[in-house]
Amino acid sequence: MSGIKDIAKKTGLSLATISRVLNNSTLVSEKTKSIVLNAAQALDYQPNLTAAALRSGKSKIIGIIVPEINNPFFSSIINGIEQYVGKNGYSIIIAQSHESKKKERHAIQSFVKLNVDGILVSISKESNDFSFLDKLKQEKIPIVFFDRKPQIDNIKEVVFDDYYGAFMATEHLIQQGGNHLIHIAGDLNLSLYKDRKRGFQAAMERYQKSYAENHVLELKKNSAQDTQILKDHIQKNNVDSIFVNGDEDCIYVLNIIKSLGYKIPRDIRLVGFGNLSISTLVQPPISTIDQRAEDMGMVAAKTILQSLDEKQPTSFKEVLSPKLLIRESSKVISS
Amino acid sequence: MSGIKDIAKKTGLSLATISRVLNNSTLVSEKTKSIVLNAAQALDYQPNLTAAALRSGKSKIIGIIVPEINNPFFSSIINGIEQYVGKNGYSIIIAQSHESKKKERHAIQSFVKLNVDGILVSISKESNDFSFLDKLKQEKIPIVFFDRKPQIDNIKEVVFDDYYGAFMATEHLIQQGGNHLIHIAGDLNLSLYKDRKRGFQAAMERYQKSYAENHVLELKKNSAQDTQILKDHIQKNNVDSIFVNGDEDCIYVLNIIKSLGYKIPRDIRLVGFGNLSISTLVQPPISTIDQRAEDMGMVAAKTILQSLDEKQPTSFKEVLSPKLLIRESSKVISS
DNA sequence: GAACATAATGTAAACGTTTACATTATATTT
DNA sequence: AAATATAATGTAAACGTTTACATTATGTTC
Repeated sequence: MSGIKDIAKKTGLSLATISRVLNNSTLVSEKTKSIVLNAAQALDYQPNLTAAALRSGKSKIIGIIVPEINNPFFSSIINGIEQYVGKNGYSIIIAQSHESKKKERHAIQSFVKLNVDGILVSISKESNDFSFLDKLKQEKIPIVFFDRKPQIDNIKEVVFDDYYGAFMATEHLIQQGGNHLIHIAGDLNLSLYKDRKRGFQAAMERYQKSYAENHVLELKKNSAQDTQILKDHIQKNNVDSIFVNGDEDCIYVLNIIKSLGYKIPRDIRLVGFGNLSISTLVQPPISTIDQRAEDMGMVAAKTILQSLDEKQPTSFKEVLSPKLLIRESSKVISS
Repeated sequence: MSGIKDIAKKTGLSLATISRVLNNSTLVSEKTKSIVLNAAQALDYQPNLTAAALRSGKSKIIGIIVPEINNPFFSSIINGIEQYVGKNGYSIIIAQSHESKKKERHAIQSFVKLNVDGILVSISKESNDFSFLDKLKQEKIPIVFFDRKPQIDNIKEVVFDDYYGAFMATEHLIQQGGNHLIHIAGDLNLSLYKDRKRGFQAAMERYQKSYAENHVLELKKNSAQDTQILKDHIQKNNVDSIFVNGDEDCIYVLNIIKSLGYKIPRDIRLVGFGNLSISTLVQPPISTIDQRAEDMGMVAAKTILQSLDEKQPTSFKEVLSPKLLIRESSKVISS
């Protein structure tokens, strides 16, 4: 493990020159450049990023906060982020909020202490206080929200078009002949689940299907009571199509429907959300909305890297558009 | 954002004393301790971990390398690691090898440059050259392998008892009345899949079931040819029990079996491996071996933290024992 | 070839801590 | 109360880079 000093010693050049070569400054001749690089190679030079970070104020680290890392949606986003920032010489450091705003704040604190150059965050369900934004602005640490974001202005966000995704899913179910649709909603504290619900409602109205609040069910998994409510609702109202807020819940619903003796897609059609890998593993494979998690990660990464050399913070919004994947669970069988 | 200097200025004490208080050294009086802590609070002191890392050589960061972050097994392990090290004031930094030994080496290099205090790694399928261990020893950076490890001596490892897990699974299938068992193997380049295969074989022999190499199938998913081989084998040999190397593959097999018209568990019984959350989402829920991923993460984390203040590197091995989870897919129906 | 511009290199301070060593204050022993 | 031990604090260097500023070498213009 040799440092910049060793190279200086070996080449007889000054520390400044070595540093300039290693950071490919233009203020250096081609000749010395190659001398230095050769020496660096020969000595197996390993830069000490900590020292560089201390002096320059740039750590080359991007901090990421997600609710849960073992949620395939988030881990795919992280995948996308890592891919993009890795190419640009940055490392990522990950923290989980576990849906707790306390842990979220704590993670941000840690990131500041570690001198991260930027922060990417998908907020927890609990989050309602965003005063940390002021602090980050003070410290000049840019922050980009992805997927889950606070409902405030002047932020940078890359989100998914949940509204339109839900609209497409619902529209598709209607076009397959659906007349009695319901929507299984997610946690309505999060704006994105609200958007999905709105998209459902909009499609219902667009196609003149009667819409009432009881066409939307919030269901707590593993709650026998909620399960019963769902079963009753399906049977009493001749439900023929269900749009579910997420693939996991969708599989849960799928199993309930099967247990009632209905055939999918013959009797009831189903569309999920998220395109998790499990969605193709069940029988029948479920139609779903692809959220392009990796793309989201890459866009978020690109956005944060661009923000790094911004003098004045600007706001930014990118909305990724949904893709409907039609699989067995919603295909009306052509007799 | 105030630093140690600001506290010194405010309290009139020297930098050394402040630092001592903040690192709870014993060499400081209770009185000054409280003075300093109050001042720190009042000034909203935020330690600069980069500076501390540079001077002390301790970054308070643990590097983790996994093949894929969006593999639920690994993300659960990471969960366990983060939980444990987080409690001890450490952060984690994550890199993915994507099963490439080149990326793996690159990640290790990055970690060294970032001055991580320790490294946790689950090696890629490609890995065969472990010369980086010498370098790390030189740099005095401890390394702990989890789940996937090189087959060499004098390392620290926390692994799972794949052999016994496979044995238990197979034994269970036999006890449920299985006579014609097969095993769908994973990538036999990895020792853990070899161990699972060995466990299967051992159980077969232990219970005097005829065992031949063609009772083990390596199947590439999405290969029509392999799928056909599997189908043929099941039908020709009256297979009644299948032990599959992992839950995902198991669901794949489950769907094939269903498509052949067999009933599970009536005609064929199935056990997977890994206890992924999807294993309970399919119909019927599949029996599986729980790998206690979070535990593994915690043990690995504990091991690496303990290694930090070791003068001489020692070797270490912890083997986590399997838990058999019996679900529908392997329950013989009591007539 | 003098005068100037520009390119290339060098010097030394700085980043914010920790820590070896030195000093001073306090407690204990005689 | 002097002598000694111990506890508490201070001084200043160090960690390995980057970078503002200074200097020297090279090229260009007349």
